[in-house]
Amino acid sequence: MSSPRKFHAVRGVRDILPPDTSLWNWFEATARDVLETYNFREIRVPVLEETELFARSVGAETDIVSKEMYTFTDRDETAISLRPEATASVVRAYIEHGMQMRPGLVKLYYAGPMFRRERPQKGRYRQFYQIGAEVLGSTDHPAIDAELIEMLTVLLERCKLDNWTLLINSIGDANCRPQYVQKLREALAGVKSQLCGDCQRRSETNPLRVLDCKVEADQVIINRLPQIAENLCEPCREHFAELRRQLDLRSIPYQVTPRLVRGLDYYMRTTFEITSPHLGAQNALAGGGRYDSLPEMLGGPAVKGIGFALGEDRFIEVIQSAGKIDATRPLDAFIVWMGAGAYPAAARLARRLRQQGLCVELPAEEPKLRKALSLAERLGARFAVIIGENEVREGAFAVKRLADAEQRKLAEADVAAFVKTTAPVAPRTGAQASQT
RNA sequence: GUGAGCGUAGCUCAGCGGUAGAGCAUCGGACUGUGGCUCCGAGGGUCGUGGGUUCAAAUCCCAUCGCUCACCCCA
Repeated sequence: MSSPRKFHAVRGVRDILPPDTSLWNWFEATARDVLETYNFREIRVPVLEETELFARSVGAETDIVSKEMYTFTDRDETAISLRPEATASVVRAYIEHGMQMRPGLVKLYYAGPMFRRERPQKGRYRQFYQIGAEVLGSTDHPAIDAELIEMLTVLLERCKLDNWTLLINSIGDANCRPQYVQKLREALAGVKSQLCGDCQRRSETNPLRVLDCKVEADQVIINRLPQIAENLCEPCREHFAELRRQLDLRSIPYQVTPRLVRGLDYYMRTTFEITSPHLGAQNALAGGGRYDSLPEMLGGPAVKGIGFALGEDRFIEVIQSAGKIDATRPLDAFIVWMGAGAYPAAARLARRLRQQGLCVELPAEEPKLRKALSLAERLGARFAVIIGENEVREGAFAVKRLADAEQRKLAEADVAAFVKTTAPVAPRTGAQASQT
């Protein structure tokens, strides 16, 4: 008789367990806090969309849409996909709900899982988590771009991360980019045979990608190719120059990176990325850019847009390796009761402490004192409260601080205050700690 | 989709032809109202799976699956 087979999480998706979930929750709370101070508000969009939405926005020819989406045919024959990113959904919702009628800029953020069927590796999962922000409205002023980037740097600061790099670029607009790409194609045609195999293929499929080639031998040739910066039309050139001024006035350091080419078709003009050296090959913590023609492409009004997405999995990875955030929630009190007569008092105390916001563990079965203290210690409890027949009779409980074994007798009504004040209720969140 | 490395207890790993091991962790005991230390004991494995070679395979060979990292691409 063979035992039933065990299941495991499907490839590329994973469980996130305590205590890691504490850090995830801390990070999400911190990100929300930062974004909301910049007057962004949350939008919740579905995980499912018509496949066509992604094809039209991200681009049918991109890797994401052409080979990485989880797609199925619904019972009414519509092609449905698990979202590989959320900008398309946000813009769809913006249009669907007539949000251009709202006053001023529409500033939205979202958080949740995305799905791409890629080969998993460090920092890359098939179900991964993004937090993203989008600004939609009638203006495309570079101050918006710069403020969005500033907001990201503030979040990095709150996470106590300083080892990161901001890369920026402009990839032109519908006016100058096609001309540049054409020029690049022509230049590539002449030198194609000297390039690596990947680049020979890219020369045809996605010429901009050649610029991002890492093969050493190709660099000399790549450096002689026409540069996007020198081929921007005047409005794009001015927009990019203003973006740099806007970053300068905010004292945000950046590297202009001509090779920064985003993989999604809807990007134009500003593109940016924040990278970290801790991440291995998948080193982008966040990336984004401007998408001024996307709303129209999706049948909406002629409004401009810009946004970014950050990879939560990667942020968590980097925050952990930096080791400067402690988001764990300690066990404040472990209640040890002895004798059936002590249990009602123990249960009453537990409830009372919890009402005060303290984290309390109350054993269901009568423990041996020695074992109970040992368990309290291994659970990381700050205090043990000992309630036996004696204590019930005296109306005073023994409260023991486990760190230094100091013990005192306190009336039931005084226990909560003592536990709370003796050492502040732990590093609730790094967010609050960093503000003090 | 391509390549490389690795699959032995919950975790970290040893064993590399001769009856499956250690440390850590878990549970119990020494220890009957006071934890951390120490000592003793227990549970937990079809050695990823399938086939082959051999008197004998965790060990050698083949296949397959999985994991990891990298390419590609991206958060």
